[in-house]
Amino acid sequence: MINAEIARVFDRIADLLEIDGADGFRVNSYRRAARTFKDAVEDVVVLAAQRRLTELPGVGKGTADRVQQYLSTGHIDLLDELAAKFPAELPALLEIPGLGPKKVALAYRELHVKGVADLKKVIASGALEKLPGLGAASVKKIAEGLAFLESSGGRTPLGIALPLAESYVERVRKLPGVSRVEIAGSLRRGKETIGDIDILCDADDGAAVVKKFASLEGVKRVLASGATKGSVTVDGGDEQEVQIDLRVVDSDSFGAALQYFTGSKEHNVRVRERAVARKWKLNEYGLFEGEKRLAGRKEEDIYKKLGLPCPPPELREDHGEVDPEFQVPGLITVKDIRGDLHMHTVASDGRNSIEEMAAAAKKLGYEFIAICDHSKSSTIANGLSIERMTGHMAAIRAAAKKIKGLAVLVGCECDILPDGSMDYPDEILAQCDWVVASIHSAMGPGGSGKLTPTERTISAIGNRFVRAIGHPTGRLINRRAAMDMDMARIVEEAAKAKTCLEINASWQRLDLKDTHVHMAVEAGVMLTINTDAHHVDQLAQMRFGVLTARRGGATPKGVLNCLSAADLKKKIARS
DNA sequence: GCCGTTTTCGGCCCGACTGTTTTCAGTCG
Repeated sequence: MINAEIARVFDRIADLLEIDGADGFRVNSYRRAARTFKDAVEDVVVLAAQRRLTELPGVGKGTADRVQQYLSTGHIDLLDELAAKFPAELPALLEIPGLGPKKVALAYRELHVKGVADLKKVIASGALEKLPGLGAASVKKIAEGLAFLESSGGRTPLGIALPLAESYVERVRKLPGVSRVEIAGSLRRGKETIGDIDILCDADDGAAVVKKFASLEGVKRVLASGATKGSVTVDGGDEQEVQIDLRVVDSDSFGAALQYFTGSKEHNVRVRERAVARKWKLNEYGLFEGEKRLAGRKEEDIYKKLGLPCPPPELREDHGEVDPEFQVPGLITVKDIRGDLHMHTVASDGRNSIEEMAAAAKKLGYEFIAICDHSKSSTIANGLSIERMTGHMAAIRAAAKKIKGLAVLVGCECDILPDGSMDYPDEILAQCDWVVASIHSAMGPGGSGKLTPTERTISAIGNRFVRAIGHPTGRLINRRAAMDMDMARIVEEAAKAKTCLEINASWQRLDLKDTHVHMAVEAGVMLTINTDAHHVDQLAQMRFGVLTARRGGATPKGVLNCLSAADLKKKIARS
């Protein structure tokens, strides 16, 4: 899909307009359009052909025209004009904390700073701090922001951020005067990566709490420390720094603050618009009519007063949830999960035995698991030859007999080969209770006679023994891009064949991702959420997959792992 | 540039913190 590319183009226009000093609202409208394109389920090319672009939120005639121009010529006049005005590397400077469009424009105009390398030079030479409006302290902040950006490697994965946040939540909870602490921000919304960790707490003496927070063990640098807000960076492991913002409010404002700091920004703008339409004011302290506080203690009260359903945090993305008619779905929770259908053992590249994985699963209260080791072509993962697989299947069945209170299914994670065929012959697959089919090699675009990843996946969906497609796009968060795939077609084929699509719960994958989950949910495709655990400890990653499922609107009914062991066996039995 | 329950023009969410300011601009979320 070209959607992501178009989103990047509009974001670039927004960056350049901002540096150019354009009206902020105009800049925002480009950003909003970019986000809409990025999140759009339908292909922008198709929408454009049908002249339906303006049906998208935040897309008017002007934006639609520019998209049409981009699709037919590969250029947008406005972008060409802006690009002629500023160096290509300039927008990258906006990523640096402490450096915004005004200062970037100033540094370019006065010192000809064209990119990061130039910026470092003028910091070192002292030229930057001589500019009007800047000074030694500002430049120090920018230099630190640059160092932070280079060390943090961008956004922090959910699987790193959530445990880190939880450890600081526990420590903030113990500070004197603090009674309530919550995670807010994109982390509360369960996003796959986060920019920083937002923590909200309740206390009367904000300054004292912030001061204590800023001196907690593990804090590397203090970016801000005021009466209601503290901002620090902490050690996030792997020599990465992660930023944590703490906000302190009193209990009368706690719900309003939680709503406000959970976001998303776009969701909040929608909610506030409703407040403004009633001549009310909504901020982090409450919902107000003049001086009178209408709501504030509880998040639900804010929504109720505005005549809105209170959506779960994971759905607060301005995707139609700010609507009196919105039906809040009964989203899946970790408690609904009754088993894990994708895990490895020492037979291939796992670290634990069948029995150890089973014992760990029982501790989690599961009713079933499926042992899915790698197939023969995954040599790097010690994939099992047909002979070894035959023995392994017997071993799983033998272990299953001995293990009480947990159904242990004989499974495999079978490679989908470059020609679209399965790595094991049907007679092997037929002996499995559960087959996950995954692409692990030749992840390029295909072409010149080779099958594309989309074609290979559809071919696997067509195999009568394949029950699920594992980590369908192959992406690794912050490390490897998703394969170029036509997810709409795959979802359609999976729906037809009644094949499950996996939400791989490993925080390095989260694949399907949220928007793809949404597509699958809409199409009625059955999902399966699995950890792909290679170690007993990794079974606990289930919660990341559940968060992703929730973001996509998945309910227990649409997730195979929510069935009882007996119902699951019936469901996957071959007729 | 978008948009419509004070509508086709004139708004567009709103506050905290910091630094360089002598009353406020820039950045951030």
